[in-house]
Amino acid sequence: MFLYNTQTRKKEEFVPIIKNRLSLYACGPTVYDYFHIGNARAFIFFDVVRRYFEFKGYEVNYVQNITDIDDKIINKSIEEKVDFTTVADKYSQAFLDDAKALGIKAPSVQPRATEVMPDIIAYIDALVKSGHAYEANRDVYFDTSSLPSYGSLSGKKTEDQLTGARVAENLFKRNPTDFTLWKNSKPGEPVWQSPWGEGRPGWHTECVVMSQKYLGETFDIHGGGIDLIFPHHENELAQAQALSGKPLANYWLHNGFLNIEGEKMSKSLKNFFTARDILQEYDAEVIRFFFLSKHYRSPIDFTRELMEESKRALSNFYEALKTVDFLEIPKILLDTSQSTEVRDFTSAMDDDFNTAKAIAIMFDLVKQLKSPSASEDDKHKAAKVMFYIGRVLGFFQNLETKLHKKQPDLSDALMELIINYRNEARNNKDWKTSDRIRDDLAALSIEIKDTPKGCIWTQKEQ
RNA sequence: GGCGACAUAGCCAAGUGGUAAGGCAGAGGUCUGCAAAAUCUCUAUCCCCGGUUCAAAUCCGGGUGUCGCCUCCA
Repeated sequence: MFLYNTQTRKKEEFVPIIKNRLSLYACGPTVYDYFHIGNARAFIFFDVVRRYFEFKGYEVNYVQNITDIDDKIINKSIEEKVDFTTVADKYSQAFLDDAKALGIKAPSVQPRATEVMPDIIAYIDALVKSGHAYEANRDVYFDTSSLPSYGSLSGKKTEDQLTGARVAENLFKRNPTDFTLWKNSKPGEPVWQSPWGEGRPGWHTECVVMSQKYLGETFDIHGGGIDLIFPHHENELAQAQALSGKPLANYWLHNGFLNIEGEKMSKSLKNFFTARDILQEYDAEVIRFFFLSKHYRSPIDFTRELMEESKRALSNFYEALKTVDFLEIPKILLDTSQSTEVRDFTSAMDDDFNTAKAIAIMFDLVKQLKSPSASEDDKHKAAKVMFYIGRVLGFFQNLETKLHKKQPDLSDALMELIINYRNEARNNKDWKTSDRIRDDLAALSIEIKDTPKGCIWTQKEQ
């Protein structure tokens, strides 16, 4: 299995720290608002990563943080004149709800920054004591010049930052790339006691602390969106490297960005969509199909047209499954490991999660299922394989409800239809037909009565 | 100014040295009282120029174009 490692900018063979076990950390949300469709890409991708490793027989320990203390949360709480925990709680819950609605399997552990505050403070303290961090003006900064390898993940050299970069002026920093570990508090802000006075943590430390707490000093995979490479992941790595002298993760995976109609998504361009919005319009699996039809590292363009296409394409999966007794599919006993499609699927996914190719394999199976010349036995095999690999990508999660979708209650409309035909027959004095309709309905325990106001019908108890 | 990604048919998208997967849309055929559905078939030499090679979409060099990161961001 080969993964593209951001650290080395190469595909590398994946070797887990412990055989058949995967320690995976992917950055979760900062809960200051509903998460957007771009976040959804990352969450869905790492959900697939997790599912695929499980498919490969790994025991997966998947940790995803919830950052519930941050400037943006505080700003929102000031805006809305509520406590910051009100904001954090509201959007944490929204995150959990929306992730579930997207068909994302819950991570093994989902810690919150505020739950590990003593660990965060201890971590910063250790950095100060080791000489990698310094206190200035009641803030604590990480000293990037103390770590020669700083910049290795993003490939940025410190000098480059000085030229043309919009680095905020900060008189207390020793180097422009130094970042805040601990912020002294302004009046009215949430505070925690620390060796440096009352304050709150900076952005990056919570992730190092939470990942190492649950996964160990060095774990297998760390991931997130491509924009997190710098500064977030670089700064996480720096802290870990400074304290342990070891890499934080062996492989760094980053998914590409999402654009809207060719433009960057932003609130000012009014092309900002939350996952919640999109879920109103499209089924979770349509969204998933849309994302997985392109390689995770490529940028993806979100358009209505492509969503409609994805919808049509995905419906072919279900149409194909309808050619067999689909509810029996999960019960079919079959050694899928011998199937060519499963082999092809595995080699596609082993190659840095080539989900686009994996989907093409799904369509091969669609073709087999729809082939008039296929035997029932072949079809059942194809359906089983399709279900099996589809589940790894996160499809077919509610086969029963998807395929047995409840129709809107048509009885009223249908009865009106029938009664109209019967009235037509009665107008033509075609009593034979009209009586037959009445008798047939009676056989279904539906009683017809012709009244001066028209025909009424009732359903009799059986 | 620094760093990086990408450029394959109408659209989306695999393919990273051996002669262009797949999906959507479209066209034609079959089926059909009509419509729909279903089904079959068809549609590209890979941004441009030069080089390496028996062989390049795939490697190298040079262009052009698009996008992103460097500030909160998935």
